[in-house]
Amino acid sequence: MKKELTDRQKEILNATVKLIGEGGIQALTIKNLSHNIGVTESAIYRHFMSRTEILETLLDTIKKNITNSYAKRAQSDKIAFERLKDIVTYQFDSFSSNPSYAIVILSDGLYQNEPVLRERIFSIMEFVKMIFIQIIDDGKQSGEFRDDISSNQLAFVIMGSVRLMINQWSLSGFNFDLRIQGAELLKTITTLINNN
Amino acid sequence: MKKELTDRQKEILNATVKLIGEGGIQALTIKNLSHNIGVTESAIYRHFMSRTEILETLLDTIKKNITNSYAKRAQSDKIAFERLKDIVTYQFDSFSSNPSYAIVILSDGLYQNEPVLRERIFSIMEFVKMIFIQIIDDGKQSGEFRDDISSNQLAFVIMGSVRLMINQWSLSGFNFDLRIQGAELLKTITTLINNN
Amino acid sequence: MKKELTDRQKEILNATVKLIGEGGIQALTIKNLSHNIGVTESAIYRHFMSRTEILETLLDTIKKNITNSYAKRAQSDKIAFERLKDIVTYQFDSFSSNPSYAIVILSDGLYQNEPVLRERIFSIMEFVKMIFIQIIDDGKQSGEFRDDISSNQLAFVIMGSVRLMINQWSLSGFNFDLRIQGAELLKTITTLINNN
Amino acid sequence: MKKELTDRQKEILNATVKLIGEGGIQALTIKNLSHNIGVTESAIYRHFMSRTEILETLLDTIKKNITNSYAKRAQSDKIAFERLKDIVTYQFDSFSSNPSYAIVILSDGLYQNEPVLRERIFSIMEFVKMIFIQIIDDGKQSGEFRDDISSNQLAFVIMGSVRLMINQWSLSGFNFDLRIQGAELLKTITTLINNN
DNA sequence: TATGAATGAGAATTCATTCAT
DNA sequence: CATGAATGAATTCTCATTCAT
Repeated sequence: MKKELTDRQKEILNATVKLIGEGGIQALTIKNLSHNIGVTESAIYRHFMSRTEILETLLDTIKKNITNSYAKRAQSDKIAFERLKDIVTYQFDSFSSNPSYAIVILSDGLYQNEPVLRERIFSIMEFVKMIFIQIIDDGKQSGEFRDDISSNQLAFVIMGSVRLMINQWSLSGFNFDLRIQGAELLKTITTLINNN
Repeated sequence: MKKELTDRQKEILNATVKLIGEGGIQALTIKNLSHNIGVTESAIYRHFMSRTEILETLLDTIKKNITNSYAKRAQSDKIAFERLKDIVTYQFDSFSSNPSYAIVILSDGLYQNEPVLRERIFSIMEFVKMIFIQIIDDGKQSGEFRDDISSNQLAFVIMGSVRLMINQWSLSGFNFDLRIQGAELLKTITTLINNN
Repeated sequence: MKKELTDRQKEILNATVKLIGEGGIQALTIKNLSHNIGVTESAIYRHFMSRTEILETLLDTIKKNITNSYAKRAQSDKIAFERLKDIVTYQFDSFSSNPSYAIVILSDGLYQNEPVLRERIFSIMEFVKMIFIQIIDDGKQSGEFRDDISSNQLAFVIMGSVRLMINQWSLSGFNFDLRIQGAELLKTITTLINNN
Repeated sequence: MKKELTDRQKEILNATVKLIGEGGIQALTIKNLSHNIGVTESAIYRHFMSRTEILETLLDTIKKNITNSYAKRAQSDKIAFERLKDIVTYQFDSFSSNPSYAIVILSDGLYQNEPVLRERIFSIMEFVKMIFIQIIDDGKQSGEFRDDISSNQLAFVIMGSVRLMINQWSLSGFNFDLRIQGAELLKTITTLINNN
């Protein structure tokens, strides 16, 4: 389904990431994109069928990254508590290095008229949720995590607060250290979820 | 500072809310607006100086609503626990009746180029946070809430999960009952924050 | 033909002059005008039939001023040489105190589509030319001025250089002293036109 | 710095000149321009970034023309008197064949809000002045021109009267022969400037 | 006299996209 | 693969003017 990306496609995707990082999704115009790469606008259409397809592919890339990285951390043989910490920490690290990814993921409101994109975002969030639920389930069984709240709900609270943190970081123009604030939030989360 | 709105302005604001509810902020064009009201585009400019001013005024209206409603609930003489419940419940009720408000508030990413609007959103969020912190502080003193996490962090977790709930509801096209899901989330939140 | 102006009309004309002085003829919009006076836009139309009529009336006012002032100075019983000096000096003095008049007079290019205005400007220039010619004729007869160039041509040269001076002053944003530069130009003119 | 113009750009510039010639600068709208060429409005923007850039380029073209033509005539090895005659004659000839150039140059008042354009006009006028001053200086040294008035002032008088002539021609709707009237003015100028 | 509301005609741009070469 | 040219649909906003009250 997901074809291999050509070099040019990767180049376009990189420029996409750069542009979004600098000026939000609104800065992602075919014109900006082509100028950034040094080709004409029509050249872009040799490599992607439409602007939407570019975002689609970008979201697929992000999804693949997330899928791999999260799954790896989720499946390590550390205790659930450590795995949770690893993943949340990774989330902050990862967005910290790729602010554009944060923007793309957070801009869901913008995809209102583009079901293809909305579905992508949705699927990413579903995946992340599933990962969290798994870990939480494990942690409950091992007695690490509290048992009085459904894993689904706990996952929801975690994702919501992580997301808000990233959101505020993005709104602030990325001008605080996401990893530091994120670490603090992580402490809060683990305290909340701990069994006693 | 905030002048009384004329009837026409209210009408425009209503149409704004309607349009955003139907098609997102991107659907809020002067043309759509004027057609919706049944006047010409230029007529709009007799009542608002610019499209941005319309959104600005809408955000001001929302802020006034929120300020009043939240403050009232925060200052009641119920115990902190009840006040927290009241406010969160009110949040879900309120967005449930005004889906557009959710969209407007959640679309912060869209205001990247419009500092006036971003500032509005920011100020609303600051206010809400302050309200939560107050209540949590009270609840800590009365022994209702746990004391091992800073009020700031707790407020953050609450806001994050509430926000995510609203976000998902919006993304779903408003096709689940926000009040029901919200009530469940509220239960989770209170369980998490309870002392013991 | 020229009716007496009402107080309101004078007020509008004053605002017109002010606006043009500040931002050129393009700043003369009915909106600016009405805001400046403190009435609504439609109120303007109680006093003038159209924007063009305002400019028309302004030009008439200017013309009346010029007619009176120049005629008075032209008909004094000083020698031609002195009368010429008086008038040119008066021109610079007068525009110096009313920069807007300079703008209105110099903006002839803008009236391309408004014959009524063009005609006004034309008639003012004709009048001024006539005055100059008269004085020059007198000066020739009295032997003050050179006789080898037609009065018409001399008038033309004088008017052209005076006009260019005013033009440069206007373009500079009125930031040099028109009277000083004008005095110097006047010296040049009199030297050129003198007999011997 | 000045790039070569493409054919389309030249075509647009020609249409610009034509439109201005017919209806003044106000007739220069993107719509008129595109209709005149037979393309859509947006097509214009592939060749020029903005309406201002079109005028800017036109002024640059005019400047280049003037620079070359005047410089060539100024540097010939004729006597100063002849060179002066050549240049003034050329001015009238040149505007006579390109009435729009006259309009563009004379419309300085219109560029109040566009510093880029004003600067262009200014620089052209400075150049012309410099040329005149050089010739006049030469003519003074050779004893051809009068020595009792500064070259700067003489240049000013010449430019002012030439400019007024062109202005009146433009205002008249180009309905007299600029070359004939210009020739007469030139005679006046030379008589005025001659040594004795 | 004045207001408030509205109009209609434009104006300059922007953007994703198409197509012949 | 890439370019250059063009399109058409939008978009925000401006301006002089009209008209009922």
